[in-house]
Amino acid sequence: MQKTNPIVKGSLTTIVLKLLSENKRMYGYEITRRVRELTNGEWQITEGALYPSLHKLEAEGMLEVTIEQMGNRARKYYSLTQKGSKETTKKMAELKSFFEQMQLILNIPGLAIK
Amino acid sequence: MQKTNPIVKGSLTTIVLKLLSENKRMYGYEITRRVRELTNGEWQITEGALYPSLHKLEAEGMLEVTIEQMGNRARKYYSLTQKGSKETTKKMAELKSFFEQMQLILNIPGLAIK
DNA sequence: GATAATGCCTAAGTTTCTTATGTATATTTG
DNA sequence: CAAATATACATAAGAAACTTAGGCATTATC
Repeated sequence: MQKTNPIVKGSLTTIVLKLLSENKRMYGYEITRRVRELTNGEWQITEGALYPSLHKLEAEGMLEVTIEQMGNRARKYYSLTQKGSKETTKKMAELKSFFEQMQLILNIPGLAIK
Repeated sequence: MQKTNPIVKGSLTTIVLKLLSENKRMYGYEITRRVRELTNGEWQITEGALYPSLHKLEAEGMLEVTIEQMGNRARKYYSLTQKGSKETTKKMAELKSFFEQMQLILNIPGLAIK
């Protein structure tokens, strides 16, 4: 991810899974655009991080791929498997827990977690 | 950090700086206990992560050290320099921004940032 | 007297990024 | 219509921040 924040490490997987849980299927380039759009241009996922991440999730059985030919250009659409769906739930819970623990330690003003 | 959450990577520095900004001076072992206490035992900073992190912050001029002899045992007390104090403010702002961007992407229920 | 707690440390290995490329096609713009 | 930008995939080298696994010494507790 650019606009680098060392804090960010490890959150890319969660982002990918969550976006796929909301969209049925997405291709890599689309994910990079979606993140840029959702963060109003503040974050830009690098392809050097994203593609290896997608390949790893696929190898782990979290994602399945269908290749689609758009004219002469190929797209690789990714979608969640059942295992990937469970993992998404788990990752989201972990992230919320991370936020909670961080808030206990740091007491960030303006942040509320219930 | 144990209870490993890959997300956590990069947040240790911020935690150390923030705790020191609230305590004037702390020693390494004390920091590990404080984090455990604040998170009700959920997080346990590993010494293999903490000590190198403290050394790095010292080398960067963020922290200064005074060694104190407690009987036969030595403690290394760390405290923020002026530079470290500025860095703390910066890191905390970055962390809040990270939370905000993550919330834009993930929309975690129960989380509010103003 | 043994075990756990206190207190410091380092080194090897892993994971997850960034940065820098590479390849190719499609679209927009001057 | 040529050049630049956008779309779309990919990999490889290196950096950063961890985990795991040790090591050493002192003090308190059972």
